Amino acid sequence: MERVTESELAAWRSFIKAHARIIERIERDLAEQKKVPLTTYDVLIALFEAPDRKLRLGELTKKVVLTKSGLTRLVDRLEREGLLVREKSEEDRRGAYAVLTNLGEVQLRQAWPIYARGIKQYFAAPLSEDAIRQVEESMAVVYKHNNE
Amino acid sequence: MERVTESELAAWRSFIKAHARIIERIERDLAEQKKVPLTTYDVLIALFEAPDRKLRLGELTKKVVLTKSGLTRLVDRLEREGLLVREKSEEDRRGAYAVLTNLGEVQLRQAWPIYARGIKQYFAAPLSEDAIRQVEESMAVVYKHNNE
DNA sequence: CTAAAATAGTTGCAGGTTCAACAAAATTAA
DNA sequence: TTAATTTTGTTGAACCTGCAACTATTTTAG
Repeated sequence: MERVTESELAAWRSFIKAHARIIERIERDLAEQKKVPLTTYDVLIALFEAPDRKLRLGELTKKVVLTKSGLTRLVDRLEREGLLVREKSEEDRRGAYAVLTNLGEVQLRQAWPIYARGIKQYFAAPLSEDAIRQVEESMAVVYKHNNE
Repeated sequence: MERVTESELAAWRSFIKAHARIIERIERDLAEQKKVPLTTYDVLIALFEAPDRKLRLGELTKKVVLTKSGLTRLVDRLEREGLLVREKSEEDRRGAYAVLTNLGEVQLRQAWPIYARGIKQYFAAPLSEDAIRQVEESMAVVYKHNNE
């Protein structure tokens, strides 16, 4: 593997900085409007998109940026807040599902406009349609490349 | 401000996922090789690049993804580990500089090859030169757009 | 069938981060 | 000059996360 080029390093640095800024801003907006933070959003949306709005915890771990113990704790909190419930698995008695509740869905819907505005404003707005397509393409390639 | 398009949302999702994966992997590599983690690296490189290899804590906060209290704690740790020292400011007696030590520079140099390999392998490798240039361009635009 | 190995999820513990309140010093305004 | 305001950095408390060890269950090998 060769050395990192100047151009690659420049791309990396802007990538990192842009990411940090955007996340920071979206997170701040969500907090100001008393909406669920991004990690929670990720869990809720994953459940929302899943069949029966439920997912094994193991599946959930793959969809969010958390270790399994981290997920256990997050699910604990969300269950306490009533956004989801744990449901013991029939087939595999070691396991459990997280199931989205109505309240969870409400909070998901309420957070979305804020989140969406952030994506638009902080991420998409300054880019042309073409640039957006290129970013999507490149990031998808990179993601796949790193997906075992 | 209009609605987020499908294309923008797709770009956003790959962007987020790619970022998470890459950071995860680089961080793991650094830990396995007993090198300093990324946040520490960011502080050390900022100092290394600064005149006299020192920076006011306030300046440092701007260069890393940390609040000022977070930075205070990180600087505490790095000082304990001998990677930098605090130096009281003469001009402004409220403030302090963080000054890179030799050990700090050594650790910085030792971490770089691992970090660089990660950037190359997890980020740059699957992208063409052209794609890299486009990513750099887009991310720079986005960053500037969010830089007040 | 049984013993060993793998898998799902939880827990104690420690580390790292933020928020809000604070102290000290510098700046501004009256 | 003095009092109010702002700025710099630190601190206590709470929160969030990961690691490693653990329990319970399922799967695999012999």
